[in-house]
Amino acid sequence: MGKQQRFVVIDGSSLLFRAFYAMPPLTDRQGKPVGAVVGFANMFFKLMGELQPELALIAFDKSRHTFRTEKYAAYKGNRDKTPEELISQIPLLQDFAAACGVSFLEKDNYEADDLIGTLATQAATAGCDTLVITGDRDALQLVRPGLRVLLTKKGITELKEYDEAAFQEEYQLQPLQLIDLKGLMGDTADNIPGVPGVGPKTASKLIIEYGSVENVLAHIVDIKGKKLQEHLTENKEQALLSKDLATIELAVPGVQFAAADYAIQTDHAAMQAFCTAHGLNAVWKNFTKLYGEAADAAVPAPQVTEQKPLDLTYTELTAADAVPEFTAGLALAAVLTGKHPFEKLQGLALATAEQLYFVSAESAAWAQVRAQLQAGVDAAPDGDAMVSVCGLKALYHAGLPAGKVYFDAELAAYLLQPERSQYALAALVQQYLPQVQPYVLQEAAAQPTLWETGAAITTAEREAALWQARALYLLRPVLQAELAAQGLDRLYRDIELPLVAVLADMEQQGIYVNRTRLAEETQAVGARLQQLEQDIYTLAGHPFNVNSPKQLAQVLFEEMHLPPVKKTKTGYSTNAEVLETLRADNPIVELILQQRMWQKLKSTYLDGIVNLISAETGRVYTNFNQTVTATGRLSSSDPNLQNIPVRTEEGRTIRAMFEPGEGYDCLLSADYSQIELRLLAHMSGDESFIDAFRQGQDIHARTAAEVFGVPLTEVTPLMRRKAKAVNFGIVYGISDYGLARDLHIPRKEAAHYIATYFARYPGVKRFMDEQVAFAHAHGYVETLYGRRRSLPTINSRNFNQRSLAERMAMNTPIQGSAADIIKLAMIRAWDGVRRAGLQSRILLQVHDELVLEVVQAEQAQVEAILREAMEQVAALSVPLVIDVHTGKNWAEAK
DNA sequence: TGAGTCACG
DNA sequence: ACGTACGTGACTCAA
Repeated sequence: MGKQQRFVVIDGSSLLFRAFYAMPPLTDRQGKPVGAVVGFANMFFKLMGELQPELALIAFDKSRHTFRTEKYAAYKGNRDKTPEELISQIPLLQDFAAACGVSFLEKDNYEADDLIGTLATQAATAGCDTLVITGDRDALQLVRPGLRVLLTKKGITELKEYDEAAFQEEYQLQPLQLIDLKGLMGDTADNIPGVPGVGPKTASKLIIEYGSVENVLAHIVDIKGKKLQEHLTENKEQALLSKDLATIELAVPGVQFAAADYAIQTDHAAMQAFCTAHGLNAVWKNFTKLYGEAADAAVPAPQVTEQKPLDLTYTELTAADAVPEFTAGLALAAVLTGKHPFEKLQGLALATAEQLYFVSAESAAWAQVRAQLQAGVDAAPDGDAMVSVCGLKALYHAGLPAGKVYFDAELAAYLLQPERSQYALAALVQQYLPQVQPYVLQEAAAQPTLWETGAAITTAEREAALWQARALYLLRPVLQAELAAQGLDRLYRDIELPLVAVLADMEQQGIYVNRTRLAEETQAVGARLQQLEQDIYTLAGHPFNVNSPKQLAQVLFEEMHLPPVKKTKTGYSTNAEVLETLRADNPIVELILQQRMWQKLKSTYLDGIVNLISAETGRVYTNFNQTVTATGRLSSSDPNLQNIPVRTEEGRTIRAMFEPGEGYDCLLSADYSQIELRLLAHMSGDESFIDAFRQGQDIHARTAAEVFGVPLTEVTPLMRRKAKAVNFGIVYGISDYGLARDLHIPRKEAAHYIATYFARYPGVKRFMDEQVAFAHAHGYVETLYGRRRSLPTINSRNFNQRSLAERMAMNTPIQGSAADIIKLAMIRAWDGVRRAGLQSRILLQVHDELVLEVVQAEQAQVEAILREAMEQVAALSVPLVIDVHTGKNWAEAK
């Protein structure tokens, strides 16, 4: 006898339906809905990968009319009409099944369930390891030796497996008794009536006791409860009919299992054609991941348009007098070396409309090229004379003169699609210039070559730069037109582009860290951690890895039997919130909280930063990423200097290690007071809110007074704390659930606060509703300065996805406008400092705060410049206010 | 590589 | 009935 074969039987109707509702309403290039098929495909590949079956089948409902509707016309009669966007995807699913080489089976008068029942039971009998995949609980009646049912839980990715034991455990019944259960309790989803007054509980009790509907009906007199007896007596027929309707047919005529009919035979060409036709790159990727690339090399790669390679014929510029006059537009691509922020230019590829050049940074021609750039940088940014680059900040680091002429493809693409994960030129070209063949590294070119100039630029680097310059030249007008079309050109010109020079400067300044203190602290914290861990082991009774949430959960919840508070996807949660609630239960909890805190400080801020301090200067040089966040904020990395501790005393010792460097006297911090709430007041136009800020009131106290209906003078600290949480919640796109969780109050109470809040600030309520409505209508929201964030899931039928998009619609205009404003203020402040010829300089931005390194004599002047730049940057209906503090270190400057 | 955790605004 | 606060980055563990 051969190896046992595995047979996977999929209820296509059920899973396509679920995928439809779980997925956003994706469409292909022709606008046809494809979301359900994409969701189905993802789930299908996952299943195939995990189960590795030899045989498979997708069964489908053919029509509403079946032998069951003959028996009972109302069967499934309460179902809504299937949406057209779902029906239209059924033929696509058939194409998909064909390409996967999986049989697609449907039959007049029968439901998918019956086809599945017939074939799956035959296959199990024939010795196949048979697995039925469906979202329909009715199928559990099929469970038997050799036949398991995998039921989709929430969504479509999670499955629960039922064999006989699992079924027995959940139902205390044999699988086939499910139909008896349905006979009594009915099924609202399928419109099976059952017996009135009998729900799941009663039905279950009766079937456990009597075994079947027939036997229940035979013993009505023995059953307790007069009402129940009546119901059963009056509905005998209906109970038997219901049982019959719930019974899956196991002998559909003309359907016969034969293993050979269901062997999986993938068709790479068909799958490629299918994915190409509907633009399903991800589906194709998953397919090839599972089944490999096409065995048959003759199958052409899927291509929307015919791609042409770029002509990379170029001229090497060596002599200064060989450099032509660049008068029209230009595209640059650099070969860079060196570590951030000290990049060095090795060579530059230049593309004009007709010509392609390459110049090595060490050739005599370079100075001439640079001189031309220098002369041109302050030219107004008018389309055709722009110098196009991709990643301007790095070029500034490498010494390119700063100015307005540049067109940075990365920045442009970020404004167009702020949620992209990366902005490499190759990826942008692929999207915006599909007719351009991607750069393919020539094998021969991969060898490094030493050029007579002495600069080691490999042929591959040179070729890549040439390709980039040429591609960039072609890309610029496309992006620029799109920027203009979306009204993003001003944001680009007035904010993002001029900010690049500011960020480059800040990155080059770095910030000084006191290494001596850092070393001492590392030592002390290390010792403290060791002691804590020893104490934890003692209380636990054995050593374990405290840093492993899994091992920690084992110790706390299994060995020490503390009550588990919350679950995560993989087990019990051990986060700080959980530990807080367990604090009083066992002294180990307190130690673990301590250990967590010190471990975080040590690994992230002590060990983490020491590695990044420059040996020469004692400073760290962060990256301020301009194209990362979806809202328009900056982010900081390697190291992240936007999340240096401040909220706890222990944490502030870390902050205190950031000091003014040599030649400077103090650090100065200027932070906006309540900028997001002020923007909310301005953008919503709410009178009370605006009034509060105009009068210089404490906004949280004012809110407390409004919400709790007391005079401002009678607001208690608790009331203020609650009001503050509500204000935060509003900015985040409030929900009663979230507020309740944050404040540890009942949801009802949270809902009440929110309702009162909106009643007192009706303008805020109107504003939030408008943002959500706008997003639903347009698919995006925008900030004060026109920055956009698209919200593709705003109309999703998936509650979670839609709700998240709605909260983003409320939050992004506020968070993003604040980001716009501080960016403008940075440009203004940087200019101000420079024009005044000061030594003091901007070092950091932390979303609503600027940190500067200041010399004593300049302090007053610096403060004046900052006040002007930050407070006068925008004329709003409420004042913008900053707080300024200085100190010998960053912790003191608060 | 993903999940869990935790630092910041 | 659904099940969450918005935006980031870094570290650790366990596959």
